[in-house]
Order: sequence, then C-alpha cells, then structure tokens
Amino acid sequence: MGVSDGRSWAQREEMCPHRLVLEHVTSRWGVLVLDALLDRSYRFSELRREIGKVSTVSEKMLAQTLQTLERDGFVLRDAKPVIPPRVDYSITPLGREAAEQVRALARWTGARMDDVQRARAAYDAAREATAP
Amino acid sequence: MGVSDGRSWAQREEMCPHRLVLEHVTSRWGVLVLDALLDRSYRFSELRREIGKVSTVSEKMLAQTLQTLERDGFVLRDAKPVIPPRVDYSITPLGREAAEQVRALARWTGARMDDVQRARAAYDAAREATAP
DNA sequence: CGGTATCCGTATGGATACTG
DNA sequence: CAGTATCCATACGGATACCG
Repeated sequence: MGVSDGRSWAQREEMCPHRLVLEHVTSRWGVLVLDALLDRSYRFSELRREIGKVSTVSEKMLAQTLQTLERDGFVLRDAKPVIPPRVDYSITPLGREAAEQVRALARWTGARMDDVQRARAAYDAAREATAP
Repeated sequence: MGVSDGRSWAQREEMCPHRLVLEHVTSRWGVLVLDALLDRSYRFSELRREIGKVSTVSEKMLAQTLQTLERDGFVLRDAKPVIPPRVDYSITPLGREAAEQVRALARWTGARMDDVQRARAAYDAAREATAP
C-alpha cells in the first residue's frame, strides 16, 4: 500500500470500523456529495459543477468519494450502456439517513455562525491582550 | 503561511465559513474530543488517554484540536495557576449542541454498520466477478 | 462523457526534545 | 503536567494525460 494507491487515510482499514464510515460521510467532499444527492440525482460532471458552486473538487477526488460512498451503500451508481457514456448517481435509503443528519449538522453550524464568530472575536481579543 | 504553521487546512480561511466549523467538529480528533467532553470534563493528559482508548493522538494534534474548538466557542479551557500546571477542559452550551449531533451521527453509523458491511461485501463481490 | 493512471508539490500530523 | 518548537516522512489531493 504505497503513496499513490488512490485511497485516503479515511479509506484504509484501521481503528474501529464505524469511525471509518463516519469519516467517509463527514469527509471534505462526502458532505457536499451527500447534501447534493439528497435533493436529486446527478450525472458525474453535473455533480462536479454543482459542488463547484461551493468549492472546487478535482475529478479524481470526486470519483474517489463516490466510490467510497457507493461501496458503503450510501450512493447508487447507475451506468447506462450508451455512447456517449451516461452515469447517474443517486442516494440510497441508507444514504438518505446519513445525509439528513449531515445536512442537519451543516444547517446547525450555519445557524450558529454568529455565536461562533463572537466566540472567536473574544478569543482573539483575549490573546491580543496577553501577547500583543 | 508556510508549511509548519501548525494549522490544518480546515483551519485556514477559505470557502464558506460554516463549512470550516463543520470541518472542525467532524475532524478526526474533533469528534473524539467532543464526544469525551460530553460526559465530563478532562485534564489534558487524561483526555489524551481517554481518546487513546480508541485511537492514539499526538500531543500536538490534541492541543491543536482543543485550541480550534476553544476558539470556536465549543470548549472551555480552565488553566489553574498552580504548580504543577493543571488545565481542565469542559464543553460549553454551544459545544454541547454540536457534540450531541456528532454523537448521534456516530451512534447511527455504529447502528448501521451491518448494513454497511453487507453493502461492501456486495460491492466487492461484484467487482471481483468483473475483474478477477 | 466518465472515468483511470501517473506524476508530484505540499500540507498534514507524528516523534522528539525542550520549557515553564 | 501541560504544553510549544522543531524536524521530517508521507499521504493527500490537484493537474495532466489518456482510454473506453
């Protein structure tokens, strides 16, 4: 298992297995993929563009993320045997449960951002007073 | 902002701010710290040992994680001016809200592990059939 | 179009040593 | 004990090229 085996640390098998799954769904791109698929299914490039509205993702990382989520049973991959190729990604019932919780958490952070901002301002101010 | 400035990518300021906060609470060690502090407060090394039951964390990463969570207003740091030093970490009301959701998500993944395992087995079997 | 393969710079984070 | 500072291996992930 070398440097470029294409698997993130969150995909290798160590520690308790459910920690890994948690890492998958809360990973950088996992969150955005699940959130997008919660609303509707997407084709690969379409999904890349949708996610790109928030943060740019490379093809490699998107493919990797989708594979991981598919293997875990959260995402369904439907490759139509047509030319040009067409692959649709949708969320599974299991994935929906995960995605809803992830989205709830994301919404919560959004809603509490002002509290966080104030906490940060206070923290930074306190540090500036001690170490100017 | 160089190589060893001690801040993870999740701590640098890019993309929508609430994505950053989400990264903080769902980060590798953030999850474990919040989960531990949800039950009671801990001293630094005590917390390190507690988390170590699941996965070993370096002093550096634990300190970094605690600082980030403190700055976001999720964790309260109480440094007693005694010798030897004693620092207690506890969760704030805001942090509790986050931690409860994170714990719920963690519990969910634990509860659904058998579904995930089956999905993985099916996925792997399908791949083995195609590319033996 | 929807990927996979390869290369590669660099942020990430672990080990160690040191300090108050 | 509770950190900070430093060093450094590596895995993370972006860019590019190419294939079915």
